[in-house]
Amino acid sequence: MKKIIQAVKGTRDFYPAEKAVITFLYQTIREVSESFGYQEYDGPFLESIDLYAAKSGEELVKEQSFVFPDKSGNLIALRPELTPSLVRMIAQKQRQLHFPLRWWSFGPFWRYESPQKGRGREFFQWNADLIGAASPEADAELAALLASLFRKLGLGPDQVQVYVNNRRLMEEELRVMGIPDGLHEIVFKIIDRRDKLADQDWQAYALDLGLDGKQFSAVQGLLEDRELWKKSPELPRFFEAVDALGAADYVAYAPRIIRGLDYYTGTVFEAQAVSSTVRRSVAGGGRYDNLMADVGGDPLPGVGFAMGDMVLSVILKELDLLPPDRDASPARVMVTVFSEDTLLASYQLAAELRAAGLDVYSYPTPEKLGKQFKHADRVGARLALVQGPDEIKAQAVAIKDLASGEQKTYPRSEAAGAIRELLDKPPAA
RNA sequence: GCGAGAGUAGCUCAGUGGUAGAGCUCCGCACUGUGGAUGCGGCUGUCGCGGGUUCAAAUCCCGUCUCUCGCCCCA
Repeated sequence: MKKIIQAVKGTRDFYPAEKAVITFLYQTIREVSESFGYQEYDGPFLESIDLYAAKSGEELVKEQSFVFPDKSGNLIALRPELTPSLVRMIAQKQRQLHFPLRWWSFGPFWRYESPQKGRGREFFQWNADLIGAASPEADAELAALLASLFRKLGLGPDQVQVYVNNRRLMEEELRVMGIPDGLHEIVFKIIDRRDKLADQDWQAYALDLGLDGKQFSAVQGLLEDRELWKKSPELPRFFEAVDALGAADYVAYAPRIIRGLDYYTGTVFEAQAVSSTVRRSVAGGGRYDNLMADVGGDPLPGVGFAMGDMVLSVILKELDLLPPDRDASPARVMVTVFSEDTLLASYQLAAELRAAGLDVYSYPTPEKLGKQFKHADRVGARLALVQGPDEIKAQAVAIKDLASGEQKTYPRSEAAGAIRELLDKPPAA
C-alpha cells in the first residue's frame, strides 16, 4: 500500500455510514429544539482567544484549546465551546432582540485532549440556551428539552438520567457548615471527584487539599442527603416544573453534581448514562446569570446546556438505537444498462423517473447484467430496472424487486406508479 | 503530561527464531437478458519505522511513530 497521510489525531473520517449518524442526530435535535420553539443559530468556528480568557476556566483555555497566531499575530482559537460566542452575539444586539429568547445550535468544536472512548479532538455539540429569564421554571425547560431528545432517540429513563444540583444551595450549605468562602472552589473540586475515586482515596484527596476531618465528614454528609434540594428556594419549583413538562422520569436530584465551568451561578445539571461502557457525561449545563454583564452587556440571566455527539453515539450504538441501513444508497431504484446502444435510453428513463419525484440512479456503463444486479443489491437498492431491446420495442420496462426476487414488465408510462407501489410494500422476508 | 495494550493482505486476525497464513471482501468462471446461495480459480504484503543480537528475526533486544484503553480534564 502506498503511504497515506494520516488523519489528524483525534479527528474522525465521516464515511457515509458515519455521516448518516451525525445527520440523524442533527435532524432529531432540530425536531426536538423546534418543538420547544428554539431557533437555530451559529457562531464563528474561529474566535479570538480573549473571548474565552475571561470566563471559560483556565483549563479549557490554556490546556484544551487549539490556538494559533494569524498573520498579524493575533491569537485565534478554534472554538472549544459556544456559550461565550452566544453571549457576545447577544450583547452586540441586546436592544434589537426580543427576550426571553430561545436559541439552539449544532456544529463542530475542538479541544486539544487525548482521544479515547467517547472523546476526540474534533466533535459536534448541540447547544440550547434560554436567555432573559431567571426563573427555576426556565431551568426546568432546558432539562425537559434534553430529556425530550433522549425520549425521541429511544433512550429510556432507565438508560439515561439528568442529574441536577444548585450551586447557590451548595454554597449556602458550606457556609452553614462553617467552611469559609475561600475554600468553596476547592470543596467543589473535591465533590466533583466523588464518583471517580474510591472512598479512601477520595478522603485522602480531600484532606490533602486542605479540609480538616470535621469539614470532610460534613461534606460527606452533604453528599448523602437526597433531600437537600428541599432547602433550596429554587429546586422545589424546578422539580415541579419538570413534572409539569412531563420529564420527571428523566430528572433527579444529585448533590454531587457541580460542573467545572466557572460561569455557572445557580442550578446545574448533567446527563449521564445509567449503565454503559462509557462513564462520561452525555451533556451538561446550568444557569449563568452574570456572564452577559461580565462581557460588557447589560445584565441578563441565562440558562443552557451542551451535549457532545461522541458519548451519545457510543450509547446509541450499544443499545442499537441508530437508524438501520446507514450505508445504503439513498436511491432505492437502479436502472441497468443493457448495452452500449441502450445506454442513453436508460439515462433517459432514469431522468424521467427523477422528474416524477423518485430517487433513481443508472449504472454508468454497459456491464454484464449480473454484475449490475449484484451492484444494485450491494448498495442497498430495492428495485432494479431493465430496459433492453425487447422492452424498448414494446415501450416497456422490466422491474425486479430485489427483496422478493419477483419481476414484472410494465408499460413505460406506468413505470413510476408501479415503482411507487413496490417501494411502499414491505420487503418480503 | 503519565500509565497499559496493540500495530502482519482492502477488513478482522492467526503465526514465540527456520520458505508469510486464514476467514471475509474484491475480481473471474460455472451462469454472455438477471443479484443474494454454492463450487472452482485468481489478485493483494517494504510483517508501522529505524537500529541491534543471530548462520537465520513478523518472532528476541533498544529506540521511535501511530492507534486504542485508562489517568488528568471534560461534551
